[in-house]
Amino acid sequence: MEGRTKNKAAPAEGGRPTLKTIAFMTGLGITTVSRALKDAPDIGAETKERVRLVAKQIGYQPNRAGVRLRTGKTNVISLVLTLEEEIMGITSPMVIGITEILAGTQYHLVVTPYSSAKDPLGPIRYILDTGAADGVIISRTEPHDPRVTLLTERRLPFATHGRTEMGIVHPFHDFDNERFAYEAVRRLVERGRRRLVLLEPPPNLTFHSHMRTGFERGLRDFGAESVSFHQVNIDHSLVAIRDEFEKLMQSSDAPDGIVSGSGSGAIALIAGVEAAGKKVGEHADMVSKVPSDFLRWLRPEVMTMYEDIRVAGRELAKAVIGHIEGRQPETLQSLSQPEFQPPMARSVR
Amino acid sequence: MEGRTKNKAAPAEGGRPTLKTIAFMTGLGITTVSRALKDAPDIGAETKERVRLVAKQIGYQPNRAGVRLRTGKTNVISLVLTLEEEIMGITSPMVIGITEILAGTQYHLVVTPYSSAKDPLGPIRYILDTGAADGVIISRTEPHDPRVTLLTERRLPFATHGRTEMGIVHPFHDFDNERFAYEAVRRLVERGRRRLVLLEPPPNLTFHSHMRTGFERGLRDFGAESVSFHQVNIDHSLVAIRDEFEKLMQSSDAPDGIVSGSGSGAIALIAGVEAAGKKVGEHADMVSKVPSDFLRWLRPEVMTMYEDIRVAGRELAKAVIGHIEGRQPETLQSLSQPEFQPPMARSVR
DNA sequence: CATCGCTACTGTATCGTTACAGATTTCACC
DNA sequence: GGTGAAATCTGTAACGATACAGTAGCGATG
Repeated sequence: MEGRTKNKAAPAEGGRPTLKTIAFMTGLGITTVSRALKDAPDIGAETKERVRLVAKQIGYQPNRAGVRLRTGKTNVISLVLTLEEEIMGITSPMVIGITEILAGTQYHLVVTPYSSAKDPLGPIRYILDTGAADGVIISRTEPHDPRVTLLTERRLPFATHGRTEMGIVHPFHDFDNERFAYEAVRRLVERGRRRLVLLEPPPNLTFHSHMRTGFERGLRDFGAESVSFHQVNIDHSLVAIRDEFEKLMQSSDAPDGIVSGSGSGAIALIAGVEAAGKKVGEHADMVSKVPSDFLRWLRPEVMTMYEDIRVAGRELAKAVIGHIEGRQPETLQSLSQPEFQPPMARSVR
Repeated sequence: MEGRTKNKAAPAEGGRPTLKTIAFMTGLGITTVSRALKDAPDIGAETKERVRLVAKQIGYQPNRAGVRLRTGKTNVISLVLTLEEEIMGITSPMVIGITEILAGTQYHLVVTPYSSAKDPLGPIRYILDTGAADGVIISRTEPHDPRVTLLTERRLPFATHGRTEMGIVHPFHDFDNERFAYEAVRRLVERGRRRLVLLEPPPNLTFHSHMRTGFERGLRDFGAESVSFHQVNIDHSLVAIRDEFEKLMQSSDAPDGIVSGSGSGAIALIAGVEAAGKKVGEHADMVSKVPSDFLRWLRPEVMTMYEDIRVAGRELAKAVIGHIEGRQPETLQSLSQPEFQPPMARSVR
């Protein structure tokens, strides 16, 4: 029997390979194997080669719990979302987009929900307190967002879907809602519409003011006037939106051009128009932001601008990872432009 | 200075509390604290009380990496999905539903995607090999699903969205697609339709045959005939579906009743009908399964049966957890019934 | 009074990894 | 041929938790 030191004892048979397995197979120490796999400078080139070869052969994959316990690195990105996500789920393409990027990395995606809008800081605190993730993605961003403050203070990398206005430079991805509304107005005016209404985002979210600004700039630049409609916003139920809009369309103040800040909102607006006995495309034209092309199929008379949520997911994932890797936040910001969708061809063969 | 044994050394100041912190504060041993928190029988009642109190006060939460490393328990449920999920994302409500249940437990939800349909076993193997999760939820279930075989063999708890036909008893949640198609036929026949067509799921998925069976049973029971339409299924692009359906509607073989196995498919079918110069509700009636109520808003002439994906998510989460906890698989199976949605009232005030 | 059994508690080893502080060999240089 | 530095490799301890094998104290028992 050879007198082996204890680190060189044969590893357990059945289980998955660990550093110990490779150490045993190569005759090296566990430390050496660990350092070889990290390409440390104090390990010989040939040794590295051997270790890498064996590791690959036996399909070694570092034990996440071991790494996490020792280093604190979780290799987890947490997507924080409210349980009350929009009816026309943007969550789906968002998740897909994020995972597309993470697939090429060691990161896993954990979805962390919070039940009501009353405690947006809950999940953030949980993640900070338990060290549950290396990075966080948040949505429904507000101009003065306490989550951003907290994450920045505690130095946990993150990226926001939407911008803030607090003077904190942080990674984000956003859709250019100002541009969207501006272009929407342009198109309505081009069609001869002059009395325009906006179904806006809820006032607490940052893109509320972006969209309003674009809308109003459009009114000025293209020469149109605004019809007030603040009773409901895109967060309200479709029924509420329809009912309010029906009233508006029946009043003497009825608009002839409609800009909808969300695809599902547009559906309710259309219903409101029709409940008032009018027709979109005839008594009024409509432009809507949409996350899919449903509306285009079902209501080709509505002009749509596409917001690609899947791309947003990809950008956000890249941004958090960049932040984790220490890149400068200002280089991790992106804005995507609305894509005007041409009317659906009657037969695209 | 008291001569303390080394386990009683004061824990690090700043960090989060560990068992050591509680041990130090109570004057007990780490082991005792651990066992007290697990309500082990060999710990005194008063001691347990004290430990629990202190733990609560300082907000102790077990370190997941520590537990995972020592016990192998990950406290993770993995949702495995294809990157090519349906256009009308069912992923979104599914994720929400799952997290609703997990919120009350120690489990986290990790989303594990696989890029192409060519390697459905990839993510399963990954989870098995790396011990990445305590349980798995899979969708797009096939009658002979290799993922189910593998997971069963390797004894990893799981639940499937959809059933299998392999004689393996396992947890699942499914929508009663047979019943849906049967009821759909009933309603079409009630409206005087006799030549019916089905836009079916892809043949490899289990619910293909369920839906077909229900459809055919309906034809027999209610007295109608089938119009063949197998060129496309709900997995095809909307454009492909529309184009094929347009041809069918223009042919002499045109159906007068349409059953759509998916909400997005229905959209393409409607477009096909209209491209052929006909109208739903006039030349043909349509019943569609839907995961939201869009279609009802935009095309009230289509009859819809609602499949509540959020509930499916909840059921699946409960089922995996049940399986993990060792309950019998046969008690973890559920089938949800189609909900016929009454036509949208013109004004629900 | 020695022994037994019971209750209540505790130390040690371990999961897989990495930081850190050596240890060994080789070789250039004076 | 002694010295030192460079190159390469290695053992130990620790992260936080738990399984396991104890130990201490105490009253009951023969």
